[in-house]
Amino acid sequence: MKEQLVELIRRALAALPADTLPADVAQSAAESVEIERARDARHGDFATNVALRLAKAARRNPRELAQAIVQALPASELVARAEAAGAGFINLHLAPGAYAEELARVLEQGAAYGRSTAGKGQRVLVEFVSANPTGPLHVGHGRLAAYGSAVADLLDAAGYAVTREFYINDAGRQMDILTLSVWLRYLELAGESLAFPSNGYRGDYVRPVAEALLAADGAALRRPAAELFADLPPDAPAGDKDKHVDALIERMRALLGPAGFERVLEFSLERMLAAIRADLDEFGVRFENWYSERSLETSGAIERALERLKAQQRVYTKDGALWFRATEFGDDEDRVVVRENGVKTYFASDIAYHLDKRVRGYEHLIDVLGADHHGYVARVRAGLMAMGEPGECLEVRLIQLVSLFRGKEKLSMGKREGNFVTLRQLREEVGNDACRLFYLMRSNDQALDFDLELAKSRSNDNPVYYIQYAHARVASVMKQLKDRGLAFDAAQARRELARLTEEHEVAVLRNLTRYPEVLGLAALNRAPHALVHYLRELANDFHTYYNAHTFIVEDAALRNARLALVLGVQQVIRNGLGLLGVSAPEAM
RNA sequence: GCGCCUGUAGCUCAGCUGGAUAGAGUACUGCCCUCCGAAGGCAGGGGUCGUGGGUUCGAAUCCCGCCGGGCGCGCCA
Repeated sequence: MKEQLVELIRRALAALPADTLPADVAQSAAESVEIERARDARHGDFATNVALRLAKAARRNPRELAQAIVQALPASELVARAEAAGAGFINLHLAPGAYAEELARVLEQGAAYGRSTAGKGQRVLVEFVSANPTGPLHVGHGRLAAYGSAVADLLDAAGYAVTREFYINDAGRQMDILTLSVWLRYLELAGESLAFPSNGYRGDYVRPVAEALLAADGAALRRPAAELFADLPPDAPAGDKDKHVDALIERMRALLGPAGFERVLEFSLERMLAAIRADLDEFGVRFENWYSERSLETSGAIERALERLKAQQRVYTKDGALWFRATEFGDDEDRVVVRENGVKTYFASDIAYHLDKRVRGYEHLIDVLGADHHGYVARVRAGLMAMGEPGECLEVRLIQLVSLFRGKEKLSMGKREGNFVTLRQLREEVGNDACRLFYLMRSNDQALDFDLELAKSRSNDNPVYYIQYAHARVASVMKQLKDRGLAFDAAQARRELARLTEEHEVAVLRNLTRYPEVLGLAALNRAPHALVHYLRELANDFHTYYNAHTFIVEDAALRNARLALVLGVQQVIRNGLGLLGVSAPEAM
């Protein structure tokens, strides 16, 4: 509907004589025509400020220019009246049937209503969650999952070819520490007694993995604890916990050999990933790709990325390490890619990974990251640019922190201590729907206070139920209709939509037909919360209408028209909730 | 010190990338079920948009300074 109006304005601009609007001005203006919903009903249905924006370039009084554009506006079934107003706005009043036509489209298109082809099939890779496979997902990951998933779905609805990817950080020291932790618990279960390192993973989730390992391999991996701990640098508090744990890892490799170490690592990784996958799956979050960091090394991708940097003269050696000239591309300082000890940094695999995304043919890359990762955005972009990729192809969306509250009480969470609240616990307590909607209610760059009490409450404080209730209420009306021995006559409804003239009906229609616009904006701005707010408003309009009028009336023509309207509301709520990963129940 | 986010009604937050008289929820007060689910609806009060400048026809929105809050600044991952 909005697009059709924009087109009308464009044609009016093109039709203006050159002495009113110079051709070159008209040309550039046509591309940037913007139309918005009028906020005040007295200003009609839609308004545009083109005249105000063009006045200077055209050297004309904005009011007169607006007047001229109104004169040049081609006739349309959509617009009943156009007028210049205020400082130079053009207000458009829609024809009575315009909204009804749009409602008919809602019912015809059903689940497809609101989708567009604006993205033109551009290939977009959305990477999100990408949690370390060293422990279960916690509530912070939940927000990344809900947001990334919703953004991906929004982009899909907006006509982009979206791929969802989870980057598995299965290389590096943290993975080694997990491997060690599992093995130590395994040794304990096998009968060894030992002092668990303070820097190891102490969470309860490690033990079941160790039990499974013992069940699978028996005592084959058992080594005497005395040998393991002989002559090691002391643990904290007396010594250095990092040195201690690194020495333990070294010793583990020595005692088990490369193959034995690899066995424990693979086993642990597989278990941890399975748990993460199950968590996300039950949360309704799916990925097309699971991309392994380790595969970057084995495939030679890291080496290729480094070669590319070398070929471009973007690296140098200092203090025995290899440095990337990140400052030449806007970063604050140069970054190490190969350490003095010859080991490549995490950053090296990261730029290799991002280069690989481009090599795989993705035109646009979206990274959804926790806000604490913001410091690394500049360097990854610098890396891409140094390798000859456009810096704009990388878009990073930072997600601010989540704090859990039980009423007024803030729940403290520390990761290493293992007392953090997991995503699974949260879902089990408040349910998937409330979880998803609460995660998405706030803008991503707003810190989120997640109130468990509110999320659980089945009251009008809770927006989840408010929206779902509107959907269920329509289902209830249809059931009532059937119980009375009546049926919805779609054909008659289609002919009688003009009967929807009550103030409340017009209000519902007005908001209902905004849906495609809201979707487009939410996708463009990567802002699922805009959709949440919209759905709440639509539900509000519906509830108001419901209280003011009876739908199942004697007059069959009016009845069917009204039912068409509420079915349209139900459809849009279902479509919208679907994109957010929230269910739309028939009854609740 | 530097970087990112943030400051709007008592509280929690929107504000359509610069538009017309700044909006919701919640809390508070008072109403509405012989009627399709009251998990609902209606009405009311409540604001120097942190602050000081600037840009222009027009600023909560853009730019600069200051004040307050959150997060981050390793040859960790």
